[in-house]
Order: sequence, then structure tokens, then C-alpha cells
Amino acid sequence: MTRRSKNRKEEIYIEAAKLFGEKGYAGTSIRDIAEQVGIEPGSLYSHISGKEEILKAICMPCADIFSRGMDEIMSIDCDPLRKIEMLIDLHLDVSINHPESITVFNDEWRYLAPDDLKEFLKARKKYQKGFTSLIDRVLKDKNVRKTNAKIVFLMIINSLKWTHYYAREGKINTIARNRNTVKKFLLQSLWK
Amino acid sequence: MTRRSKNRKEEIYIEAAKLFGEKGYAGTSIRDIAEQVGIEPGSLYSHISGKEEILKAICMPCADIFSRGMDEIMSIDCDPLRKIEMLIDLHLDVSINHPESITVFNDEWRYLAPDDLKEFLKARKKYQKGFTSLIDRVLKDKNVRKTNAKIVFLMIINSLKWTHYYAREGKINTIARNRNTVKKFLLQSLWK
DNA sequence: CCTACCGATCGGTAGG
DNA sequence: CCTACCGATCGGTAGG
Repeated sequence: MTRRSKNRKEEIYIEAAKLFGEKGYAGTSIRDIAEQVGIEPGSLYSHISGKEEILKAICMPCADIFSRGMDEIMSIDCDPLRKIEMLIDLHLDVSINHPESITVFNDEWRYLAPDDLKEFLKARKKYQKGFTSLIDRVLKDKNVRKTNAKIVFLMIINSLKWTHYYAREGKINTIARNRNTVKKFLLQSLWK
Repeated sequence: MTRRSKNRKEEIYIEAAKLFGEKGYAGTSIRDIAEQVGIEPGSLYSHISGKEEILKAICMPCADIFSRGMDEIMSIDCDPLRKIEMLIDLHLDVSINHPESITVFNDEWRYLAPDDLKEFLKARKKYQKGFTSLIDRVLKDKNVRKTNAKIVFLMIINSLKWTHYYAREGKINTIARNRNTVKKFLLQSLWK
């Protein structure tokens, strides 16, 4: 409870996120995590209820950041293309600020316990719908026909999935330096 | 040896690719694979030397397809933008024709045995260099400054990583229908 | 937070 | 290809 115990819990999540990112959730054992934290395997259970709780504690805050970011951007009064740009910025910012968490969020979510997985998929679907509706409006405004907004969404989202690997390797400056290239590359297709 | 045994081996690889794609390499047990094939766990070892061999047998043919595709496209006499288009087509074709294998190739390669991993990374690096050099030439031809070709490569490659998931779900028509959208989205940024 | 341990499951083998 | 089994490791618990 106390300060000490709370820090220990955070430490467990942080070390686990690194390990899950490197070796995967299924490839990381409770003993790996304990060793990294510097305590005995059994001692982990004074702080956590089980392996699945750790995964949830890493993934859900990431989902919340994107959910809240989407809500905030949606409430702003500006054109949809500008909102898409803000969402791209959000992705780059999260990659830079939480590279280990977002790696797990992206690649290991399928190992979430059934109830957590349901919650995760629900949030993801909502996010996808919001993002896709913005793309749809841009395409309609520009009178672009025969372009599937959901496909464009998937391409944009996936095209950003190198950023957290760069951030994990400390190449944060490279991301910052290429922020405009990234936006130009993704938004140019939507301008016309 | 014989026909029977060769088919069995292929069957093991095919069922393993499905399972590795669904549950990950580390999350799939030898017993899972045996059950899917319909034999006892120990019997698998009449056909394979171990779990790692299966992963290699799934990943390496994919790497070869991309390596050979790159070599062939590089030997053709045409402008670099057209070559990039051909590489995009190659990715879509592999996703459509080998969705299970390419999923494993994309997401589970890190579990390859050290020697196989080395070979894999070498092939990947060569592919990346070829692709990036094409982007670089296009950017130079169009006199586009301050755009990092490697970043553009990563964006293009990753932007296509929804296709094999669609193909695995049988949505092959959706991919086919959007082939031009995909190319337009990715190549428009390089035209100008 | 540690020591000592649980039953279950892991990848893989011997012998037929 | 099966039966029967190996030692190692898994996630997790009891008691202090």
C-alpha cells in the first residue's frame, strides 16, 4: 500500500512491458519478470494477482490515451483533415512517450483475458469508427469516389507502426525530424 | 519419405502456420499442433526435428519469395516508380496466396533459432536496401528534398500489413477491389 | 519479501 | 505412428 509498494507495482509493470515487447507475452515467464525486478518469483504475487493482470495494466492505459485523445479531438471545432493530422500527432506522441507500453498494446493484446479482451476490442472499434468517419468526410468533401475509407484507415494506422520500435531504440530525434514527412506522406493522398 | 510422409510434413507445416498465426509461436504447443494434425504428440517427431524447424519451414519460403521477387523486378528495365508499384503488387499477391505463412513470417520471425534468425535478418536487410534505393531514386528524380527514403519504405511496408489478416478471413475480394486505392494512396505521395 | 513447494504442461525421446 | 515416459519449466500458493 504505502509508497514503497506502489512503486514496486509500477516497477513490475515497467519491466514486464520491456520483456513482453522483446519476447512476447507467451514467451515471457513470471520468473523472467521477477529476475528483472530483482525479487523471487513468488514475491511478485504480493503485488499482482497474476500474469494476466500485468498485461491488462500495460494495455488498458494505452487504450485510454487513444480513447480520450479521440474524444478531445472530436470535440474541437475544425475541419476533418486537421483532425486526422491531430490523430497522427497523437500516435507519434504516444510512440515517443510510451514506446514499451504501445509495443505491447499493439502486438500482445490478443493474450488479454476474455473480459479484458472484450473491453479492448470495444474501445478499438469505437476508435476505428471515429477515425474512419473523418476519412470518409474528407473523401466526400473532395469528391473522391471509389475509395474505401476503412482501407485508408488501416493503411494510415499501420504505416505508423515503425515509430515505437524507433523510440524503443532511442531514435526519438529521428521521429521528431520526420514528423512532417510522415504527415505529408499520409495527408497528401487525402488532399486531392 | 515416399508420398505419404511428404504430405504429412506439409500438413504439419500448414496446420502449424494457422496455429502460430492465431496464438503465436510461443503460445502454441507441440501438443496443439499434433491435435490439429490428428496424431499423437510424439509422432510429430517422425516428420520433424523440433518446433524450431517448423517455424523455419514457414518463414524461409516467404523470405525467398520476396528475395526472388526483388531480384526479378530489379532486373527489369523500367523506371523506379514502376518497380515500386510492382513490389506493392508482390506484397498483395503474397498476402492473397499465402496469408497464413506471411502472418507468421511477419509476426513470429523473432522466435527463429539463432542461425535461422541471422539468415532471415540478412535477407530482410537486403530487401530493405533494394526497396529504399528505389524510393531514393524517385525522390531525387522529382527533386524532393528533406524526405527520408527509409522512413517512406517503413511506412509503405507497414501500411500493407492489414492485407494478410483480410485474406485469412477470406476477404480476398476486398483486397482485389482495393488494389488501385492502395497503389494510389502510396504512390501519389511519390509522384510529386 | 523469501523458502519451499504444488500440479500442470512444456519440448522431446525410447522402444516397439 | 502409438504408448509410455523423461527432466525442465510453467503459473501460482502456503506459511512465515
